Amino acid sequence: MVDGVDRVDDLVDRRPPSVTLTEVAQRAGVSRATAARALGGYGSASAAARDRVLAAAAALGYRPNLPARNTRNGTTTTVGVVVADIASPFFGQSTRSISDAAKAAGLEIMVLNTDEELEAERAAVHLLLDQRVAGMVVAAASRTDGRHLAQAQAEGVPVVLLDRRVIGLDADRVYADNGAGAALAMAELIGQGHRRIGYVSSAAGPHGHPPGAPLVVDELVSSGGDRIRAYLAALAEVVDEPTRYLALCPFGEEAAYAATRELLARPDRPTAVFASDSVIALGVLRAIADAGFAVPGDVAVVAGDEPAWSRVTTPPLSTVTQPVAALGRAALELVTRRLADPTSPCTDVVLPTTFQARASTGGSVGA
Amino acid sequence: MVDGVDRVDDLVDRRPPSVTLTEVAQRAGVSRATAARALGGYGSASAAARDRVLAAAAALGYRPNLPARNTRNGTTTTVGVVVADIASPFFGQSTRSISDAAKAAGLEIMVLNTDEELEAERAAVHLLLDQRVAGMVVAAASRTDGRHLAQAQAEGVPVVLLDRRVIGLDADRVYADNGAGAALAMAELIGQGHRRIGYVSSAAGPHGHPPGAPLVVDELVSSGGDRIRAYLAALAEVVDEPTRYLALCPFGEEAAYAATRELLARPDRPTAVFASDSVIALGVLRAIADAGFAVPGDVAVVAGDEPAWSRVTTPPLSTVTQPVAALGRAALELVTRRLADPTSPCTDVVLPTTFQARASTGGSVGA
DNA sequence: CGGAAGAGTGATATCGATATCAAGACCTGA
DNA sequence: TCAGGTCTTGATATCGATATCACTCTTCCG
Repeated sequence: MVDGVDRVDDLVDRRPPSVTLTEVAQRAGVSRATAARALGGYGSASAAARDRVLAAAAALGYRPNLPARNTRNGTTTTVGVVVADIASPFFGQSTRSISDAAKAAGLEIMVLNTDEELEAERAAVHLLLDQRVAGMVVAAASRTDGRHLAQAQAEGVPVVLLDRRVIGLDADRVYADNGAGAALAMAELIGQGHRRIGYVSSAAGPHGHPPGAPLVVDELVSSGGDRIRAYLAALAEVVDEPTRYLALCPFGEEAAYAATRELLARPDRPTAVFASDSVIALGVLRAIADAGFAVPGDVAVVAGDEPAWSRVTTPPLSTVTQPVAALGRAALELVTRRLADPTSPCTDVVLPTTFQARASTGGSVGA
Repeated sequence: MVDGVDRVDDLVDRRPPSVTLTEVAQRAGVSRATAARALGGYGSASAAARDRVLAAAAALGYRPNLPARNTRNGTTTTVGVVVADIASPFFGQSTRSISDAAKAAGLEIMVLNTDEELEAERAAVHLLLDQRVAGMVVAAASRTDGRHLAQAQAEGVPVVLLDRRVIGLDADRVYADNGAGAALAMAELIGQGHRRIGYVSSAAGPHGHPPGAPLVVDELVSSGGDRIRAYLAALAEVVDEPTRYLALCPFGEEAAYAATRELLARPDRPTAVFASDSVIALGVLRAIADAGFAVPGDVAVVAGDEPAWSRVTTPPLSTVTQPVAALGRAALELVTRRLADPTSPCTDVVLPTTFQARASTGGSVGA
């Protein structure tokens, strides 16, 4: 009971015995060792023996018992994927592309959701270590606490950070240049004359940013922090108090809705809102509509990533687009690369973002 | 090489040795057997021995080697999830809720995508069997071929069908009453005076329905077939040729776009379109906009499931809503129930759907 | 024709956890 | 004090695949 998990094993009945290597060997009239060599392609076996073993395996429908192989090998062909929410567009798409790349490399993935909770992430990482995964791709929930990830590395398990960076953790990383993308979006808005530009983002964790607490951007998850820094830097050029419309809320669409309603209820409401990602954007768009404002006439909107539905809203949503499929592929590539060469120095893969102007930022202010 | 997968093991270096039960036993000054009993909570161990073992385990940071445990037990605590595309809203959300329910039950999930290809599904099921999963939840790609699923059952692995039924396969099933939901949506459209109602759906498989081939609704995946039957039945009441605007396309948004453009290019174009699911709806909505038509003025639109973005389109999208979270929960529940009692008769869990009227079906025809 | 090199093979140890079994320690009641 | 029982414990078999080692049998060359 050291892992604190109730035993489910009790529920499980014994399986009907499946075909084992021993049975294949018996049918082929050779020893287990010879059968193993014939099937495993190592050592040497005569053509005759090999044929008989392969025939016996095919006839019996032999399939190797993976847990047994993994026990012996000390590792598996599974890659763990730890993200906030598999049902969100960004993580859904990246997980899909990780999965595709994994399949191509002969690996499988095991997905675990954290809802941006550090405690859930720790549990997930430990579970994956217990499973003896070959490696893991993690969208770290905390920018500052990576001890569990360092432990994984110490146990020889490659850790690739996806979309996030963790201070003090020397790991391979893949992320999009969200700061640059946000800067482009801000340049567009500011160029159109917007000055009261809101920013709605989920702060790390499901509880959001404590009201009144001092804002330490460095404590936010890195992709969020990058966007916010770009936002604040751009605003600082043109207004005195850049943090005035910065709304940090808990994780999720509903919280974003509430935060946006609050922004819009102010007498000097923003004329534009930057939604850090597309889940946030859903809340932002609904809040604007419910408050009786029009996009972009009353409020322009930009989202920090690109959901599948960006072109079916009216007006279509301007977004910062990330090469999500490439991110996932690169993440898995870094895992296999590090498996092949565990000692090589860590690399950062930074993929470019672009600003996709659509009609939700379509006009100049007041137009 | 019997499994036809390249060995990735070659890439993997030996791990630094991790803490084993043997080491815990040594440190506690007891035998492996006693340590195992103390940690595993079976047999008996004196309080003193138990304390020393627990202390030793904690001090060394002992964590059980799951592959080894699984080898011995002949099963794992992993549930396989086989769906068309984890990045789509319906499967993304259901997988998420399966995952949550699994976590609560002390289980993990392994997700595999099929893109509705039967061959990919077979490979996925076999992989899961090799992994010795405790059970699997499958959105079967074929309504007629379930041999691989029957094999899983024969090996004692519970198979729960999600959103799909397979002819001749006696398995637990969870699905929403999509036929009833589609009927409600059709009633609404017909009540508004629509007669030329299009239906866009992906036919089973990534290659769609061969043009000119006779349509055998029974060969479509069951959830799609249920919707289509309801659509045809409703239309048959009011028009002579109900299949006239039935467009079956390959899997995916782009194919739906093309199919819809074709429908809209006809001289007697449809005045309403039923999109079988929300991925299809993305293509449908874009096609309507690109063809220069307005929703719902020129073309009314309904989607057969509910994406997160249904309320942010203009106009908001009318949908058939399914209790997706409940579907996922029920699926996992059926897995654990069958693990507990492998012989009980199979059950169907059919959850209700509702028609959520929004503005995309907002007016009567010609209004 | 002797001996070395090499191919082919079976026996066997290993991975780490699980679980049974038999033996020993201890206690109770007669 | 001894028989019968319970509690505790270590030794050991097991799961199935992997991989090494040593032995046998060829083969080939000097």
